[in-house]
Amino acid sequence: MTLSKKLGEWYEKEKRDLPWRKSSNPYNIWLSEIILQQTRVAQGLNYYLNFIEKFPDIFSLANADTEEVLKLWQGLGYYSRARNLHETARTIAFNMKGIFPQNYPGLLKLKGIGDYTAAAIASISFGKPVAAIDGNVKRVVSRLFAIEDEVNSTRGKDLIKTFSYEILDVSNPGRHNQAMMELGANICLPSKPKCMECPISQYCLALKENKVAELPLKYKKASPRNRYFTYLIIKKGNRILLKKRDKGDIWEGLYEFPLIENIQETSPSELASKIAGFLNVSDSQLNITKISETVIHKLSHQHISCRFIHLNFPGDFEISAGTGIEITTDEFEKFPVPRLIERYIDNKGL
DNA sequence: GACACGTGGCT
DNA sequence: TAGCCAAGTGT
Repeated sequence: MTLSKKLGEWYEKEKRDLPWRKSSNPYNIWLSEIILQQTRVAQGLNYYLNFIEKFPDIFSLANADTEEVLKLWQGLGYYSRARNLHETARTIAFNMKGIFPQNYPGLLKLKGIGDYTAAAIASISFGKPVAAIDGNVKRVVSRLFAIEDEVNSTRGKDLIKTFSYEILDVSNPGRHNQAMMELGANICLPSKPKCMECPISQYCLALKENKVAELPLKYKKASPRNRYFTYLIIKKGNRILLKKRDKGDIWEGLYEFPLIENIQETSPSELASKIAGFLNVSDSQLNITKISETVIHKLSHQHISCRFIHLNFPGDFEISAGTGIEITTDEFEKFPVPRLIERYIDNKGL
């Protein structure tokens, strides 16, 4: 029996019952693939269900507001996925009559669909013989063939791709690709892989050479940089200020409170005069009601130390252009916000 | 081709 | 705990 046959039979028997596996409809597959990019099934599952419920097809998604899409995406991270999801929904709905491109190169042209996702949709929805190579597959293949090049090096990636196509089951590429990923997710784990339960262990060179624990090799990422945020929760009765984040930094398109960013940790007393300057009022006009403890928020590439400062609107202060928009506290929950802000408000209230 | 881009769970 | 990892893509 061949590797792909063993793998396929194992998959049929052991695969998890996941909602996007109930259909090969490209809309469902596409949506699930975008949600699951760099995201665990456990984390993305509810988002998928919420999206399918609110936007059951490409047209309902295309006709939504981007902000509505971002709100539903809130908390999932990598928000460009949501913006690109919406843009691509509109492209398909309005320029392609709601019909997905049915092959790899066609899919690859769409925003938010790269090598992996194009291959996943082409194989799962349309049966095209293309290898979908994600983090799981890289690990599985690097061990299967005992690849000594770093999997994030050019040569390593080349080898992974070559070997992936070598073992691709062209008679059922969709099943094969999902089986490879399922194996990586449940058996061929990063640490302490369950080689005893692996359906293709007999083909595994790393196991044979006792190298499973060392593979895959990988270059390390740079360590995150530190940032220091101070959010101003400026209240005027039941009204507060909110500001939309710009392009070119984290959380593009999400909302936040007016922000003062410092180069380094700054004490509350130093902050007071910065705030006064920011608001263009004198220190004595400031009516600070509360200063939060420092909240640490870790991103993959940034560590943010953040403080929230609550203050009442200085009496004669007028909002200058660019400071933000004024909303009522009731409206707050309708705006997409970063997890850092969502969590703080959930805990402390507005 | 290297780096930016979130969040949460696991070791 | 600090770092790694997760169904990657865009620039």
